[in-house]
Amino acid sequence: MNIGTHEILFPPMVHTNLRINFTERRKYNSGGVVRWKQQVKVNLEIGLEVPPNDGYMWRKYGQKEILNAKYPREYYRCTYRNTHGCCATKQVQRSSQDPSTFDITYLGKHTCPKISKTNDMSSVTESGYGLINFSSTPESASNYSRTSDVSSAITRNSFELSNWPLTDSRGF
DNA sequence: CCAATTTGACCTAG
DNA sequence: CTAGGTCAAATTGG
Repeated sequence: MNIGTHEILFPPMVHTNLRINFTERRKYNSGGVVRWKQQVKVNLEIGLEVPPNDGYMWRKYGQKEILNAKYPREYYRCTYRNTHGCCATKQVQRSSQDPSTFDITYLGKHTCPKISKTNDMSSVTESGYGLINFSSTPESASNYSRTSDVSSAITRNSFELSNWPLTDSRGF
C-alpha cells in the first residue's frame, strides 16, 4: 500500500531527483513497548548512501549481519537516552530484494523533544550524493503530498515544510 | 576535548 | 548452540 509519495527537486546545479515512498506502516505492541514498522522507499537517480532522517537524533550502537539478508541490520537509539532518559530505539534494514527500500522498526516512545522539522540539504554535493535529513513521521506521511512549497524553497540549501506537523498522537 | 561510529565481544531467549 | 540484540573499547572526526 502506497500511503504517500514525495518528490524533491534538487537545486538547479544538481540534476537529481529524489523520491520517497512511504509504502507501509504498521503499529503493534509487544511486551508493553510501542512498536512501529515502516517501509521507506528511497529513489535517487544517482545514488543514496543512507536512509532518510526521520527528524530525531539517533545514535548508532550496533550492526548485525542477519541470516538470509543481503544487508546488515543497523541498530539506533535516541541520542538523548542519558540526558532525557529517552529510550526510543529503531532498527533499519535495507531490503534484499530492493536496495532502495528500507524497513524501519521503531521501538518505544520518544520522551525527548523532537529536534527539528527542517530538511537539511546542505550536505548534498554537486554529484548528487549526500545525507538528506528528511523529517517525517508515520502519522504525517499520509498527509504529505504537496510539492510546490518544496520546489519554491529549494533554491536555498535548506528549507522547511511550513505545514509539517511537529508532533503526532503517538509521540514519534 | 568531546561526542559519534565502528566492530568484535558479550548476553540471552528460544 | 544459534541468531539476534546490546555493550563498550578503540577509533574517527569536529
